Parts: sequence; structure tokens; C-alpha cells
Amino acid sequence: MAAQKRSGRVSKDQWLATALEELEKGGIDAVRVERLAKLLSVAKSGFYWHFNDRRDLHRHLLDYWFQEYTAVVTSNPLLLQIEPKIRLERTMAMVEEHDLAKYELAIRAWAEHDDMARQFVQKVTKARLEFTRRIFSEMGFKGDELETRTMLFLCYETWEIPTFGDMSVRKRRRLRKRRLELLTSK
Amino acid sequence: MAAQKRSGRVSKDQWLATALEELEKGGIDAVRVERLAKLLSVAKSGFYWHFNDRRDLHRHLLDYWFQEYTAVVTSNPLLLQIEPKIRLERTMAMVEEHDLAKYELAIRAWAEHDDMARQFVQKVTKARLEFTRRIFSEMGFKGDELETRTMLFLCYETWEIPTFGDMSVRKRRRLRKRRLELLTSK
DNA sequence: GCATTTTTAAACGCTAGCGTATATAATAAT
DNA sequence: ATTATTATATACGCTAGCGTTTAAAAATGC
Repeated sequence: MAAQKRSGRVSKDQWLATALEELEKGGIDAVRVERLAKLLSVAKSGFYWHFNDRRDLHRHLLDYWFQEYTAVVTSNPLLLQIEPKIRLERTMAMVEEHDLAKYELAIRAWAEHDDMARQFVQKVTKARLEFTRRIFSEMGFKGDELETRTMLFLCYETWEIPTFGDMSVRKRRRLRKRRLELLTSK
Repeated sequence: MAAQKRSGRVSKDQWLATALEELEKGGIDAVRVERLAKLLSVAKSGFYWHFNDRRDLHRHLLDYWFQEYTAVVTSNPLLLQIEPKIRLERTMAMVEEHDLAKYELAIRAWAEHDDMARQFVQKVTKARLEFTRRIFSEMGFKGDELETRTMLFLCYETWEIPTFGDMSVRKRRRLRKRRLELLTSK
């Protein structure tokens, strides 16, 4: 997804990139064809050359989100090799570094009233749960204890930024360490 | 908020109640004057008798949300008297019983692009944080340890249902117990 | 240089939604 | 019963947005 040029012709990636910006700023209802066209200073006709319709664009957004904001962690072969506790630590760092919760609110709110979005959200939740559960499992946790720690970890990582976004980076870093100890303590 | 009657005239509370239904189902963008009028089988003119404009209705929704979905817990005098650990337990039960996270997604997604909503969300977050922090503080936690447990608890209670909505009630009840032990363990 | 592929402009008809105005009906208060 | 309050229907002008059409321009491949 490399979309820069402002003038002249507009590529599919540029439509997508602008759509993502709008999704973050205004939610899915702000991702509208004529709106994007205006932002790109272009007539909307080009849009309909790249995409079938508005819905088609929305599907592309969900595909992109799944790949770049979940699979990038849960299907990362390098990550899966390292020790469980370090893997947890690396995951937390990745969430922050790449701002992986960026579209969480917009997309999950969208999924409340849209089936296509809902399916992607379910897929994402499942992948993240399995990834996290596996780590705690490898650490020896079982049954309800396993579930409790898995869900606490996942829930927090997903929602910390959207919920406590104004916290200082320093504090966030410090708490990360403590949280890791608490959630992995026997 | 007692709004029932379907036929005839429509009270302010009925407009509000219908707006809340739509907010949950479709997000704030679905809370539209003509839409509500249609749902109530009535012309929109009545709406403008009760409210100045669409924005005015939105403000009322936020007021209602703060009172009934946060203050009802954080300013509950009975709750504040009981022992910290039990208070935590009662809070978890209340979140589930009254479905206190019902509008969380819709309103927080809304707050991402609307200042009025953002202010209410900040107020809500602050009230909930203080309420929770006080409990863990009374249990003897301090500094980063206090913050970690406060935020883990709050984050989970806020987002469990929106995130893991399809979990069985049985399981949820069981995990509640374990979570309480983990988060209050020294 | 010429043909093909990729993208654009401009214009059209259609729908949903906002807020306003005016006149009128139903309910409650005295 | 009369009056005031609380709502309603209907209609208007205005804007934003969808997807389609037609003709043309810009880039690319040969």
C-alpha cells in the first residue's frame, strides 16, 4: 500500500489509502465514493473503474485489515519460534509499534450492523484467541485458568489504546512489564 | 425512560427510546430524524417540537448514557459502603445484569470523530477509573501495581461483551470468579 | 507512430435526509 | 366549555450520495 501522488491519475491503492484514512477518522459511514473523490480532487468515475461499487471497496478494506493488523502477528513464523513469555512481550511491543488497534473501534462498530464486517471480525477474534491461547498453553496453563489469562491479555491489548489513548508512552511502557508479570504469574 | 405506546402521539421519551434502539443497532449515523419518524409511524414535525435539531437529540443520548450506564455504578452510595473485593464482584455482576457495555462500541466509535461525544466518553472513562482505582487502593495496592490492576479490570469489564459476545453465560460466570482472584492476588 | 489499456470529466435520474412553515387536531387544565 | 399545551400532517427548498452513461484524454506496449 504505497499511495502518495496527489495530482493526475489515481491508482487503486490511492483510493484504498484514502478510504483507510477516512475509516479511521469518520467510521465506515464516512467512507463514501464522492467524498473520497473530492479528497483526491477527482471525479468519481475513476472509482468505478477500480471497484464494482462502494461495497466492493469496503470488502477490500476488511481484507487489508485482516492481513496487516492480525495475520501479520498471528501468522508470523519468526514469532512462533521464540519462547512463550518473550513472544507475549514481542506481541505487546508490536501492537504499540505498528498501532495495530488503529481501526478496532471503527471496524467493530461497523460489524455491529453489517454481516460482511461481522464475519471478518469473527475471523480476526478467532485467530487472535488461538494465537494467544497457544502461548499461555505452552506456559502450562489449562482450563479456566488458561482462558482467563488468554482473554485478559487479548482484551487489554486490543482496547488499551482506544480506551486509554491519552496515557503517556512512558507509563504505558512501565505498565506493560507489570502486566506481563501479573498475567504470567503462577 | 418509560416508552411503550405505539399508536397516536409520541412523547419525548419515545423518541429517545427509539433513538437508543437505533444507536445500538446501527451506530450514531443511523440515528436520523426521518428514520425515527418512520419507525414511530409519524411525521417528523413532532420531533422538532421536542428537540431543537438532530444534534440536540444526540446530546440527550449522551446524557442518558452517562447517567444510566456509568453513574448508576460509580455514584451508587450502597455500593461504596461494602468491602472492596465484594464491591468488585458486585460491579462485575451489575455490568452483566444490566448490560452496561451495550452502547460502548457505538458511542466510542462516534467519539472518534465528534467532540461532544468525546467529552462524554472522557467523563465516563474518568469516573470509571476513579471508581475502580479506589477499590484496588483500599485493598492496599499502590503505584504501578495499582494502575495495572485497575486498568486490566476496567478494560476487561468494558469490552468483554462487545469482544467475546458469543461466549456462553456459564463460562462467563466461571471466568469471573477466576479473574477476580487473579486480579486481587498479592 | 498507432493501438490498446487505463483513467477521467461531465451530466443524469433517483433517494434519503435536514430544517422550516403553516395550519390543524388531540389532550389537559381551569 | 374555553383556553392553553402538546403534538401532528403536509409540503417546500436544499444538500449529499449512489450508480450509469457517453465521450475523451493520458499512459503504455508494440
